[in-house]
Amino acid sequence: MITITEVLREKGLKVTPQRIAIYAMLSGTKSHPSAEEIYKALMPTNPTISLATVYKTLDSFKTTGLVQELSVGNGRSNYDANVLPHPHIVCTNCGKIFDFEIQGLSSLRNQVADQTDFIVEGEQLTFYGICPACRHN
Amino acid sequence: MITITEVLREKGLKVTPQRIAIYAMLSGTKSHPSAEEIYKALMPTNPTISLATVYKTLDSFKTTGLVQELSVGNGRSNYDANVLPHPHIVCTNCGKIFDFEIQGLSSLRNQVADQTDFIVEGEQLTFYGICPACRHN
DNA sequence: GTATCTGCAAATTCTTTGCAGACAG
DNA sequence: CTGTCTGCAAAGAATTTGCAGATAC
Repeated sequence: MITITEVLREKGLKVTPQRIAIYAMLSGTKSHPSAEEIYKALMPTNPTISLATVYKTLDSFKTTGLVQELSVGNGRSNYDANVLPHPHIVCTNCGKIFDFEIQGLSSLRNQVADQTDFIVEGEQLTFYGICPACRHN
Repeated sequence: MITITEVLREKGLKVTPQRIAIYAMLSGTKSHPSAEEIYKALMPTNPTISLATVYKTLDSFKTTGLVQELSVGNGRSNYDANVLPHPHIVCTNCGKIFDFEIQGLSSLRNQVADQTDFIVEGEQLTFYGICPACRHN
């Protein structure tokens, strides 16, 4: 079993209680929290943590590939510890963000490279709609 | 030939010089400008226009479906007068945003609806990479 | 004439920065 | 011990808001 300490050390990051808490929180949720939400979630257990540290930590995690940052159009960034390429779907009613899987993502990338003559490095595929829970209310 | 005045009137918006200027600018460019860029572009010809008006106008255009707002992760919103669904590709070097076309977008939507049980209303498909111009420099 | 729109300034929200002290390795 | 990290407060950037006067219709 690989520990968070090992993950951080592997990336050349110093292992601090704040970083462990942030990475543990993010990898234990599917809710794609914002920096503020991470901060508030950690307050009870880490009363001295600061929002600036959350931002700085998320920035090092991004740079080292430990998390990905999402821009789904809600005026803030959301974070995902699942760094494998995968699309998201956002409920336009409740704002929740969900992961899902699609087929043929790599052939889509090839199609894009052909069409645009870009060297394609990544993508953010975001769908919008009404989630099952909101639909049934 | 359909005029901007007609387009605005059709949406129930009052026809003002500011709105005409903003819509004309947006529909005449492929550059996906931000609010600030629109504002600066219009300054020479509309010296009294204000940034707040640009924001408010873009908001009514969004609401009425005259423009779409993009969130490509650069910390601001970019606007596109092409409201037909189409993907974008962003150069991670120069920041420029380009339109392109892909096949099978509607079957992709169906696949998403099946997978997620959402009512799918729209999507933002954003790819990232190095554009031909930056690659050759 | 009336509701809507504009422009200004102030406020708000999200994020970044500078710096001094703390801590990991 | 040294470089990195944290937490604070202040700064910065993007966007929104309130309001009085102007304008479309």
